[in-house]
Amino acid sequence: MQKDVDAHVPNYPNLPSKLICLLHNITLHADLETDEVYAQMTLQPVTSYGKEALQLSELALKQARPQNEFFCKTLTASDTSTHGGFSVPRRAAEKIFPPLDFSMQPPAQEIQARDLHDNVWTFRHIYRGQPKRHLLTTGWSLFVSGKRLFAGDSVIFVRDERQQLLLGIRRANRQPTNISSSVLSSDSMHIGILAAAAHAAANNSPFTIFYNPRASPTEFVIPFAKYQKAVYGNQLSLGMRFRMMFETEELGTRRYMGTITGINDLDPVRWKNSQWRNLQVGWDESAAGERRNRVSIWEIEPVAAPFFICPPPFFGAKRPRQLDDESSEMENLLKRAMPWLGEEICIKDPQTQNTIMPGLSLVQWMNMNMQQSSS
Amino acid sequence: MQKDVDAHVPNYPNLPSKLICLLHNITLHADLETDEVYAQMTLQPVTSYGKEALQLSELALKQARPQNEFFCKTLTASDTSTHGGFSVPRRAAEKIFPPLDFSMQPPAQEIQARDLHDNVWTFRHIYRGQPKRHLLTTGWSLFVSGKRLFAGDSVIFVRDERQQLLLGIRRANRQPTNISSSVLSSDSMHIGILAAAAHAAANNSPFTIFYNPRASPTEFVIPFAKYQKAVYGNQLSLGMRFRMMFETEELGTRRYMGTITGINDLDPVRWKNSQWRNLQVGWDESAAGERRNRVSIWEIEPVAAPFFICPPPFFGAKRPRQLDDESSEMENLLKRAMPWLGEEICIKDPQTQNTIMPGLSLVQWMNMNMQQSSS
DNA sequence: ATGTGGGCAAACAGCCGACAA
DNA sequence: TTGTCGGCTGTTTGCCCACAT
Repeated sequence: MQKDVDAHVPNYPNLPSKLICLLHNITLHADLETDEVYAQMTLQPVTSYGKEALQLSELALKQARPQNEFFCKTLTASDTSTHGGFSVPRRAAEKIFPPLDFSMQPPAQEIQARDLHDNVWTFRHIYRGQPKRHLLTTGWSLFVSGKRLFAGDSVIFVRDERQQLLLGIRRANRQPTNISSSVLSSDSMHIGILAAAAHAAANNSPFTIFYNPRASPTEFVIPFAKYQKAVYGNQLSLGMRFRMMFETEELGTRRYMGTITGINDLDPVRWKNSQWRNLQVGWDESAAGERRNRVSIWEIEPVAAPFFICPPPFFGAKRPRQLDDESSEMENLLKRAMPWLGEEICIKDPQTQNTIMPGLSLVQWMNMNMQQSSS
Repeated sequence: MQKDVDAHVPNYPNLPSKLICLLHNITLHADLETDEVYAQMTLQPVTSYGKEALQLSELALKQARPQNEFFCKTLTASDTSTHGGFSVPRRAAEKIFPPLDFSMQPPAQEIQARDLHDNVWTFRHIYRGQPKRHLLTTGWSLFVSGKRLFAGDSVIFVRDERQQLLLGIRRANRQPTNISSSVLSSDSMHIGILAAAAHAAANNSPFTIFYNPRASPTEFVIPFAKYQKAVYGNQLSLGMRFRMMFETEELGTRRYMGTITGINDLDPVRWKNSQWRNLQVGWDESAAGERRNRVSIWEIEPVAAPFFICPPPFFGAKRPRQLDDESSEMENLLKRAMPWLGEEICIKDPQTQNTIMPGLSLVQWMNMNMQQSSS
């Protein structure tokens, strides 16, 4: 949490700056009012784990599925006005929408797309005008007012592997809506999360947290393999060059280059020797305050080839076992590695019944899963 | 909190079931989206206090100001439809609105009223039709859609002491909107409030809580004098008859009669010997589940004349000193009683700059203050 | 006394191509 | 290629009263 050090917030001296946890359960939610997405995770701190745990986490990291095709458009004043419909970029319409029957005059069809709540929205898709262009007309204004969209917000159309259309929104970064809470002070909240984690760590009992990537983009749950790789794979030094990924406006990614300018504790009083954002960095291209000036080791890719100062403890085999086969084998592996998980080992999204694996980048996984929520 | 006993929630054995606190600060809020009202309080546990503290708390209890005139109407289908305006009950219009000039044909005027966010709403008030009636026409539908009102919700018009019109809404009890939180689990929240209180109690440091009377009507902050009076003034016994106040639909109050049927702990495991709802009661008139079957001693008025089993410890003088004069004298008294408060002793509402005193019934105080938020 | 509905005029929603960036 | 606009038409909004409860 971004929180000024406050004398009134208790310390938890027995709470380390990081906890190794099992991911027991993850549930994806979308706020019914705003479509804001967030994840609910049940974590259980563990004190011991087998090397299979690491391998499985790494395995899951590599499970990136082929991205579905999609397009994302930022809405114009015309798109959101009541005067007309939605102007579909030509390439987008041709890539995502079903092909039109051009023998019709004008070519037109009905399009249906499903949102995160499984609501189906129906639009008239027509190709007309001079010059010709793709438009969504009837049904569009209902969508705009229903989702309370304004110019600057974005819509995302996705075509999944079954040719189903999925529909999402991404609101512009307006002033923080500040609805944070009418029942809980941020102090209590801060204390509560720490107290819950401390209690769970002391008892190896599960606790539940929420992750909202739009409200606070910081990932505070790191895949185990990703963390290990960063810690044991990267030799850090002042002046080292690195790259780091950022998400672009249109849901793509872009790498920016930077230099490590300092290695020191973010909060030497409360979280001494924490690896959380202990790297001070400068960026090659940056307007003031555009990018964070502190990052964590697992967020960056060193540009110089990494070398090992000591053998990484969990890579007993030179080449970690590669598994490209079916999930049943992964299930068996998981069960051997963490038998206390029982049958809860397969994490099911209650909406989609998709089986997923712990260890993915959470944002990556959420994106994937959101896009498949109609399956 | 209404919370099932959960093995994963830590106990706070050093946290007593009640804390004597100083009220450092109280801020009233209204949710910008929903107009839901709530209070934010900073409390500081104290271990000792002078008798002046009790006297001041009692004094504040007696500070009930004369209620401003108001009316409250539950909206009909016609009131909320786009087909027309708002039909003002005759008596309400004559009591609250400025008098019309009946020489006009038809009599009409512009009315302005201010909501909790200091937004001003303008309506055309006209007296017409056959038979004649008071109507709000132009401007009304903007208000209905702006506040997202539906048939069954209520509007409240208040005329304050400066003849200014204030305007509030009170939504019907629909299904709980369940927007509770997208960033915090209820477990963490529960733990957090307890942890914050426990830490504050151990260190005599302040902590902050929120009180939302619509979401959870239970008052969990009790004026000190009210509590003392109840504990030392009422001799309880099984079968004792009592009265208790409830708020009616139209913002009035009504007393219901009941009988004490049991005296025992609500939660003997976690909060042993707590006085919180330790009275089991039955009601003279009650549909099933209409009224709570557990109440606390400070909520009821015994019907039999109270008698003292021992002299109440803080009423050294037979007749507590009565102060009807200016707040400067109260300030001095407070400063002598609780010098550690420093200059924070005068609680100011940042909106109204009204000086208020600790010890009032919170709901009472909120009602008073909300009605003055335009001053 | 006041909730609902028909009549009516004005405002708005929403589909179209023209035009320009 | 696509954002915005004027033209046009069908629907909705919103003020009035009548009528019923």
